[in-house]
Amino acid sequence: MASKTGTSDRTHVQLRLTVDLVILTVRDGALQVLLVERGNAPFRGRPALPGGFLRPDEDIRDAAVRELAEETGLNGDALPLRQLRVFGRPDRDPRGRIVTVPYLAIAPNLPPPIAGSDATTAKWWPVDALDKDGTSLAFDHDDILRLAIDEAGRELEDTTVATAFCGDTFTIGELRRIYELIWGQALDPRNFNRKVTKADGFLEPVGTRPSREPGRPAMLYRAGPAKRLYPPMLRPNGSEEGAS
Amino acid sequence: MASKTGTSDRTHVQLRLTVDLVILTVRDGALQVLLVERGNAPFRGRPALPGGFLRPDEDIRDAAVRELAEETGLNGDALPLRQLRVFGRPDRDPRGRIVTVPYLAIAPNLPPPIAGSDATTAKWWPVDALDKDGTSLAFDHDDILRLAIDEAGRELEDTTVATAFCGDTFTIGELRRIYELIWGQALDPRNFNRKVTKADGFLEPVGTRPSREPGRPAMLYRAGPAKRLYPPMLRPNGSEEGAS
DNA sequence: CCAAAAGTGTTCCGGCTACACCCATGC
DNA sequence: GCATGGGTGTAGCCGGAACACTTTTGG
Repeated sequence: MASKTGTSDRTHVQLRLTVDLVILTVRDGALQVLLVERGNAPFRGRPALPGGFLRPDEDIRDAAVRELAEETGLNGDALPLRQLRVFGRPDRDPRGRIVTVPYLAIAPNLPPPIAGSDATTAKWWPVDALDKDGTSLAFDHDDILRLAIDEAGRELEDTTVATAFCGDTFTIGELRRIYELIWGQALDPRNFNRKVTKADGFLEPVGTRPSREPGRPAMLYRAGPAKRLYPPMLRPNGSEEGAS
Repeated sequence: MASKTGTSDRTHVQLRLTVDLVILTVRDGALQVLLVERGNAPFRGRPALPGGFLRPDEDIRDAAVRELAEETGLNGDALPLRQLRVFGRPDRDPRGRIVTVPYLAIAPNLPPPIAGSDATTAKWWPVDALDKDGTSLAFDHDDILRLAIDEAGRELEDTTVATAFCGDTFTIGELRRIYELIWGQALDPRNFNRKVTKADGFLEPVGTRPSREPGRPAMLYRAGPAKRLYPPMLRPNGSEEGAS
């Protein structure tokens, strides 16, 4: 690293670093993302990803965990939290050179308002509603969100994170709807069922759910110990995704 | 992003950002990485990944391309260049808070000394020699290197980057040796042959190589237009890698 | 009885594995 | 001839795709 440029050389920039969180969940049959309303310029009043500046002597991941707790009350250590590629275009923030490290967090269906945080304006937004009415986020957060959803889809393929979208116990149908929502395509319920029940350590049966809807009552499961999924789940299509 | 912390709040850090390059190649039947010898403290005299500080108003990826050109004369725009996750432990650099963005570059077998750069001490190091004699790199570059090799292995599975390790034309045996080196395991030459020749857009035949070694002369190929590989190459083992 | 969701059985097919076998060369 | 690497053929297996069929509920 820069063996040739001494520390006396000051052509390099001092800059600030933020972490931003893409917290995804599934509520009311829709993929939703947690956004806050900006209270200050720039982009005042516009929705933005929750996040904040890195503190001195704070590890970057710790900053993400801290912000997650502040905004949602969730314990980031217990949640799948994944670093995405940084965004650092020189003009991405009018306040100066600010590079951001985005983290993807996948959360179960949480109580709506997420109280107890200083970001009282935090709200869940359905992702496809953003697209449809053309709401655009502050900074380059639209790009970050798109990347995050893309990565989430890829992560569903060979990890068991999908269970993190669900509560403690869930049915296979609920799990399938997670996949269908994020991948943006329908799956065969019967083959899906076989596949996930046979995947070692993915699901553990815990009884039967008395049905409230027409149809045969479903078995209940909880997440098993496995983290990686092999063989991976395959999308009907070969690859690529829309994630409308 | 930090709607609650006004810009007047100064609990957040000013820091500096570097890019580091993990430039991998295959030479003399071994996986090698390009390292420079540090001329200044800290870690003076220790091998390190080439890289340097981000300049004002410079995009991060542009910085990586610039450093790549400075160190190797390679045009980074034409090379597969991929951002890895950032490394930013508060104590990773004794000079202060410095966060680094590592990039993975995969290069064909280059002329050894790589002249014309200011990093005249740049040299190729066989990766497993580093492990064996316990040579450790400056900063946390050992960790970055390990991550990069891991990512390279995963990238071989579903992209055509492996051809970037080869020259303009190459035989299937040469290509196979790339996979074997990075994955650290032997592949069946016959099945490998079929698989890659059938993969659409992966290889284009360009004639026959007169053999210098015993054995039937091999067909020559050049890289085809395809970038992604579907279905992916599968490792004999399910997953995981040693990459000794 | 009908619609709807859950779950099982079965058939088909394509890709991967393993290995037998042929080809072309240097020595 | 023989060792060595290149390449083709082929049989078996496994997993996914498709879909018929049974089960169990609410209306």
